[in-house]
Parts: sequence; structure tokens; C-alpha cells
Amino acid sequence: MKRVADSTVRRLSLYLRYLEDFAASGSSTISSEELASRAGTTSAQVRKDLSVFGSFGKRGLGYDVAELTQKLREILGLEHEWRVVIVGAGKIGGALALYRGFRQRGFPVVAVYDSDPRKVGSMFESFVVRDIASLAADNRREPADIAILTVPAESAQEVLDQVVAAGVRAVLNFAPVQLHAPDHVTMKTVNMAMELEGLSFALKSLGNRESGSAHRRAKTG
Amino acid sequence: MKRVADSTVRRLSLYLRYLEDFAASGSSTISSEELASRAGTTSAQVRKDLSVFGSFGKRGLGYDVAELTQKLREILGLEHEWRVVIVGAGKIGGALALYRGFRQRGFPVVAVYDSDPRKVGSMFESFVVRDIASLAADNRREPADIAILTVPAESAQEVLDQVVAAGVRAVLNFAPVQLHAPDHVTMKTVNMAMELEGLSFALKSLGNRESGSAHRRAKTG
DNA sequence: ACATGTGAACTGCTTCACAGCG
DNA sequence: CGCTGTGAAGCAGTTCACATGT
Repeated sequence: MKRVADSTVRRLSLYLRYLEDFAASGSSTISSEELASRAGTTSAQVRKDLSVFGSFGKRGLGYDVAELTQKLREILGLEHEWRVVIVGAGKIGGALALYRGFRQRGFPVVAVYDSDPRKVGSMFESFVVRDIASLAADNRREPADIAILTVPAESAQEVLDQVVAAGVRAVLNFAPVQLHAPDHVTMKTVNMAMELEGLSFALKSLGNRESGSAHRRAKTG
Repeated sequence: MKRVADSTVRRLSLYLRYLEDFAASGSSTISSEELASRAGTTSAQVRKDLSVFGSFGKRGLGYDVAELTQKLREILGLEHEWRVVIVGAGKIGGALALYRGFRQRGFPVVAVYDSDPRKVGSMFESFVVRDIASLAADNRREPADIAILTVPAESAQEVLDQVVAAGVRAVLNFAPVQLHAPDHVTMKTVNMAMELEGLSFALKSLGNRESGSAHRRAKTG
């Protein structure tokens, strides 16, 4: 199949969320225009995105909510659960391990790993922290589909290598560095430092004219 | 000034991180080629990105690490700190409030807010959780530059509206919904559900051929 | 009549390739 | 001679506009 743009997949994920809301509200059909306004895009974009995978609408009518929901779930591969492991038992790893939304959306967290011997074996809510070195063996019994990396930037590449060697083929990285993985491994990076610096750039570019800026320029406030 | 592409700003942020590492390792000059390999891009891209803001290199030599670091900090608006408030005293908000990396990179968390009266007034590590309704007044005394939204999807738009009304002009949203803000407010969204679904799509597209897939198809494993 | 599905036009980011300069 | 800086070319994603089908 032809390569699908990343931006398209991201929007499909958004559409799915709104369809689920919409189904709850009772309506059985929805137009590309309505989906677009919810997802913050245009009706043409919605139709183009869907057209990559087929023709799901009825001309003059729109899309059947239940049917399109089901199609999107199929397209995104959400018909069964994907087993997630968290690697890095720190603050953020902890928050994610406890976050119920993942399981609700079909991504149950099945284990937590760390490379720090002092953490290994300790309890982490309902999880016993396992040694990252045992991931490969654990994976042979009960394969993990996705690894979430919440380790410090310094060790992120090393840990990624271990995760890849263990056979995991999808990684969500929270370390603020660009990691290098083999082609058969899919990686997404959430870089909060980068997002904040993007906001900094925007604030600075706008001239930061609001009254509050004074307290920074003149510390003698 | 001409509009700068979002992708450019994101890469500048990455370059800066590597320059900081590089400075620590002693070298005083760096080529676009070397920066590119670290940041996972091409030398031409590095030069194009920088050329948007000026000519910082020396032909035949490369870039002075200290000088380029300084320039990037200026460009990104990192010469002074930006005050951050976290709105939503739940699991993720908590992890972010405790995360030291923000302060280290110039984004000190100065307060935590929530709209749940049961949480307001309670301690959250070193923070007393404040009522979101008091944000506007607090802001008049000590303006927050950036709000990080870690509230449930259902209330995210409502909370965003309050944050905007309080005068905050930059928002980092962790709720998995598309939010609508006025033009003068800059928003970035980190949507973990979307990232995971992107990984799901990739795994599914690759056919998920590895041994582990069997245990899902045949529950009789 | 109405909303989809889609080729064509457009926009904007990336890559190329080389002139320019240290 | 080496590496930057940059127009020009190439490519990918978005928007337009209308033919198509119900």
C-alpha cells in the first residue's frame, strides 16, 4: 500500500475520538464538514484523509457514525489491545503507569522496567519494577508491543538499544533527545522541552507586550 | 519578520541541546554536517534553518559553538526564564510539577491550580493547590507566561477559556482533544493517545509478523 | 438538491548544487 | 581547499473546484 502521511494518521486518530463522542450524543450520521470543525481542519481534508483508505460515505448524506468509527478502528489497528511496557521508573514513568486512559483506549500497561538496581524489585503501585536486562527473556513469554521510554536523556539511546534487542518494534520516547533506531522499529518522540521552547519562541516573537513583562526587565519592580 | 516554520523552530531547539553537549566536550567549532548527524537531519537543512535568522558560520570552518549556542538562545527567547503554571493537580500534572528538567531549562513551575474544590488548598509536594478561579487575580500580581494543561478532556476547553481570560498567552495542552484558542494565544498539544494510535497504525501496517502476534490471534496460547 | 470523492492547482518545506568567501 | 549560504528544483501535503452518485 502507498505510504500514508504521518499527519493523516494523526488526524484519523482525532476523528475517531470525535466520532466516539458523537455516537454517545445519539446522532447516527455526520458530514465531513461537521467532523472537520470538531477536529480543527477542513471538510476537504477530512475527505482526502478518508479517501486514502476507501469510500466510506454516502453522497448527499455524509458518513454513518457507527460504520466510520468501526472503519477507523480497523485502519488504526485498534481492534485488539497492544501491550505496553514502561521503561524508567521515575516521576513521569510513574504517572504514565498509573494513568487509566491508556488501558481505556486499548493500551494496557503490563510491566515497568528500570536499569537502576536500587529500584528493581521495589513496588510501583501495582507493579514490581523489573530489571531492564530481563526484558528480552520476559518478551519471549509475553511479548510487549510498545515500549514507553521515560529514562534520562543520557541513558536513552542505550536503553533504546536494549529495548530493540529485546524485540520491541514500537517506541514512544519521552527523553528530550533524538534517538536512532533501525528501520523496522517505529519511534515517536514527545519532547516537552522542545514544545516549551517553541512556546518561548512564539512569546518572544510576539514582543511579549503584556504588562507582566515589566517585572522581568526591571527586577527593581 | 517572515513567518518561521514550526519544524524549523523544533529543530533549532534540538540543535541547541546538542551544542550544549558539545560545548561540555570541549570542541570550540562544529560543522553543519556534524550538527545534522546528531539531530537526525541533513547539513543543508541545518544551514537553511540558521539562514532564516542570519549568517552565523565561517566559510571553510563551521560554527563557533559558544557563539551559535548564544545566538540560538536569543532566537528561541531563552535569555530569561518563563514562569510556568500547571493547571490540573492529577497524576500527570503532579509528575510535571516535580520534574526538575523544566526549571533547569529555564521554565520554573511557580504554581499549581485545579478546579476541584477537594483538591484546592491541599499540598502537592512543595505547592499548595490553588483555585483556578484565582488565576486571573494571581496573574495580575505575578504573571504566568505559560500554562500547562493537565486536566481531563471533558473540562479542557472550559479550563483553557479561563486560562486565556486570565491573560496567559502560551499553553501546552496534555488533554487529548483539539482545543480552540484566540489567535493571540499560542498552543501546543501533546496527545499521547494520538501517538500511541500512530504506533498502532505502524505495527498493524507492518503486518505484525513477529512471534508474539500469535498469542493475540489465538487466545488458546 | 446535497455532500462525497478526487484530479488539478497551489503552497510550503526539503533537497540539490554551486557560487562565494574565509 | 572546505564549508557556508542560498537560489532553483523537487516533492509532499493541503486546498480548490467540480463531476459524480444518491
